[in-house]
Amino acid sequence: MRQPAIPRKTLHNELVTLLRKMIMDGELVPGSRIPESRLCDLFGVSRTPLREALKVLSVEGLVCLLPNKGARVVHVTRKEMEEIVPVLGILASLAGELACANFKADELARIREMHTQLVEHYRSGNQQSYSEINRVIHDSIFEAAGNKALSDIYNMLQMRLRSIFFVTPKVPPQWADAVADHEAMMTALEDRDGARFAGIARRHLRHKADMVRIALDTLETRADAKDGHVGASAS
Amino acid sequence: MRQPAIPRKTLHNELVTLLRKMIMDGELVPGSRIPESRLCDLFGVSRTPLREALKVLSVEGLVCLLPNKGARVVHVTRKEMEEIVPVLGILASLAGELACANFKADELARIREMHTQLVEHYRSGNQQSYSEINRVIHDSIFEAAGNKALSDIYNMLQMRLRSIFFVTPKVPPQWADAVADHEAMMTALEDRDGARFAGIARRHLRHKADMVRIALDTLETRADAKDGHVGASAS
DNA sequence: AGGTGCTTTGCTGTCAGACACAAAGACTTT
DNA sequence: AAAGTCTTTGTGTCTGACAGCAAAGCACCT
Repeated sequence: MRQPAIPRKTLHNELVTLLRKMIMDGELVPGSRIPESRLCDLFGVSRTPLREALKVLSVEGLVCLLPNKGARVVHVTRKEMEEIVPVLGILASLAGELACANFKADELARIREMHTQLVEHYRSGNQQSYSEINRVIHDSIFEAAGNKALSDIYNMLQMRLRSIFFVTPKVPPQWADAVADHEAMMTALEDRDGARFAGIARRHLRHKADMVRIALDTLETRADAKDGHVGASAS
Repeated sequence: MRQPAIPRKTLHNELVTLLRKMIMDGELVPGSRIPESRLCDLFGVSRTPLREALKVLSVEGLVCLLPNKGARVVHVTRKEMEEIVPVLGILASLAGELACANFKADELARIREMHTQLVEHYRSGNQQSYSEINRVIHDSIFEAAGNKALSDIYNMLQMRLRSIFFVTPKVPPQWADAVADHEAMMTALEDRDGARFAGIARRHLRHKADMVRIALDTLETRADAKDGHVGASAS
C-alpha cells in the first residue's frame, strides 16, 4: 500500500485549510463580509494566493463570492439545510451498505469500541466528547466503505452544515433517540445487514434534521427584529 | 418565483465554463498537461484569472493540480469510476423518490413525452440524440425533485465521468436493457412509487457501470503497450 | 559502460504595483 | 425629504518580476 502522496504545501492550500477551520469553528461569522485586504493583513499574504483560496472555498460552498462585491461567509438557510440533510442521509446509508459488504473484523472491533465510548459520553452528558467521537465513528464507517468519492462528498456537505450543527444543543429526549439509533446501526453493522443499516441511517438523519429545525426556529424568531445585521467590525 | 440571480460575468467564471466544456468534449485530452502559458495564449488572458479558474476545476475534480508541476486534465481511473457510479446511483434514486413526492402533473406529462422521444431515438438507433434527451430527462427529474444541493452534486460527479461515458459505445443488448429500465422508471414515477423507482435507478446505474467496465477493459488492453504516453503536442 | 552528481532551463508560486470599473456611502441640490 | 451627483472603497484584471522546484541534459567518477 503506497503512501497517498505526501501533502505538499503551497500557500493557497494552507490558506484554504486555515480559512475552512475558521469558518467551521465559527470564528468567521456566517453572513459577514470578508474583504480581501483584511485577510491579507491577517495572514501576511498577498492577494494572489488568497483569492485562489477563496475560489476553492466558494466551490466547497463555505464562502459565497459575488462579483464586485467580494466574499461572504455562507449563511446556510433553513431551506438549504432541508435540502442537504436528506442527501447526507442517503450518502450515509450507502456508506453503511458498502461498509457492511467490505469491512474487516478488526475494523468492526474498533468501531464497536468507539461506540462504547460514545455511549459513555452520553451517560455522563459530555456533549463535546460525544460529538467528537461521533464524528470519528462516522469517518471510520466511511473508511470501511472504501469509497473516496463518497466520503469526500459527504465531508463537503457536512462542512457546510457544521456552523448550524454547532449551535444545535442536544436536548435529552432526542439525544436518547440518537443514541438508540447508533446502537441499532451498530448491530446492523455487526450483522452485515446493509439494508437495515441504510434504513436506520436515513431515519437518524431525519431526526437530526428535526432537531436542527427546532434550533433554527428559535434562532430565527429571536433574530427577527435585528434582521440582516451580521458581521464583525474591524479594529 | 424570483429569477435565480442574473449570472454576472467575470473572466475567471467564463474561463471555468470554457475549460469545463473543452474537457468534457474531449478537446483537452485526459492526462495531458496544460501549461498556464499555453492557455493564456489560447484565451488571450493573463495568469491571474486563469489560475483561479484552474483552482475551481480542480475542486470540481476535472483537473488535477500538482504543486510546482502544474495542471493536468484528470484521467479518471477505473477504480474511481467504480467508486463514483454507486454514488451516482444512490443520488439518482433519492432524486426519484423526491420527484415522486413532489412533482406536478404537467411536469410528469413533459417527462413522459420526452421518454417517448427517447424510445424513438432508440428504435432509430440514434445514439447522439438518445444521449442528449436522456440527459434532459435526468435533469427534469432532478428539477422535479426540487433539491439544488442534490442536483449540483450529481452534475459534478457526472461531469467527471463524462469523458468515459463519451467513449462508451451503446451495444444493442445492454442498450435494450437500459431502455427497459427507463420504461420501468417512468411507470414507477407515474405511480409515485419512490421506493420502486429507487431500486430500478440503482440497478440501472449498475448496468451502466458494467458497460463502462467493458469499454475500459478493451481500451486498457489496447493501450497496454504504449503505456503512459498521453498528451497533445504543441504546434 | 553505467550510474552519480551538477548545471541548465522551463514553469510554477508568490509578490508588488497599477488601474478600470462597480458598489456603497456621503454630499449637494431642488 | 427625495433625487441626483460625487467620493471612496474594494474588486477584477494586467503587467512585470523573481525565487524555487522539477525535469532534462551534461559531465564526471568508478
